Amino acid sequence: MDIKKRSDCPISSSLDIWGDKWSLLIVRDLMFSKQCTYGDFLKSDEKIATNILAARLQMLEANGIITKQDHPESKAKVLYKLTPKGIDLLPIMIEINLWADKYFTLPTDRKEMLEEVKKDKDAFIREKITELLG
Amino acid sequence: MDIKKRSDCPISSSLDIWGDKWSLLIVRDLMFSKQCTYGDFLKSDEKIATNILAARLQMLEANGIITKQDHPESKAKVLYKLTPKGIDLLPIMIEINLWADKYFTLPTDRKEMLEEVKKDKDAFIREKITELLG
DNA sequence: TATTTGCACTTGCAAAACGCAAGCAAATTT
DNA sequence: AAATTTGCTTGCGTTTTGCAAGTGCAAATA
Repeated sequence: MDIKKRSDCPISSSLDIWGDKWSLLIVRDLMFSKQCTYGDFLKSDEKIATNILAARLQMLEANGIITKQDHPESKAKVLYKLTPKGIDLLPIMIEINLWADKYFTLPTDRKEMLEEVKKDKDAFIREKITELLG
Repeated sequence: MDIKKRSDCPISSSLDIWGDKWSLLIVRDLMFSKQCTYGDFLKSDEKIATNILAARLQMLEANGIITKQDHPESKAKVLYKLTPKGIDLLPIMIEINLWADKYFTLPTDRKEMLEEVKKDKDAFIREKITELLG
């Protein structure tokens, strides 16, 4: 579970943490939903395996990207949220969306969000960060 | 070698192509050097294995991120370059650098580059894209 | 109170990906 | 002609992934 840094390069160090096929999808879910239970992640379209999900959640928590919280209504549930460090991944997420918008066909709801982003990227980021922190 | 799209989500589709520990490091090398030979990639600090490098280069070429070219001075060498689609990954790359700058200690040369980015991000991107295209 | 359901994981195992070392053919250098 | 460089490929052991099933605890239901 401990990360081995391959080099001092910031790109490399970042990928050491979340450079796999699943981590950023977990972050994505938390940016759209603000908070998710274990089961919520499993409902996503990509159908992550339960053992991989558990491993990734542990990894992301160990690296300060997400935190666990007690669910206010049930002791059986756990709430996962982004930390400020995780929330700071938003600009990366947005740029990925913009890149994909140029080279793939996006679902309509995502296209609508991107229209807002294109109008005023900085404002969109500021607002979203406030929303996620609050 | 063919990619299976896990969902219609743009983040997911992007990660299907370059969402692994190595692909963006290859793109990074090409953004810093504009063009690289197979051997150049092997020289990078992260020490990618030769079979993995070959597989990734093939994958990135199949997905239109990079192209092969004859080396002007030697038939034994091959030049790899970014396509426009690959060059468009620059904003993502920059945001990763900025995120890492906040949470890691960067090497000094990278810090200098980021100073320029922080002064005027859009200008930096425009200039870099022109440089890579030309 | 007993039982079933829901939720958050864990475990077992086969399949795929990775990583190291060695090998190989064509081009270049000596 | 021989040795070296370059861009890969191949074998093979190790690690990671993915699927299915199982476990333990909380909560709802009977």
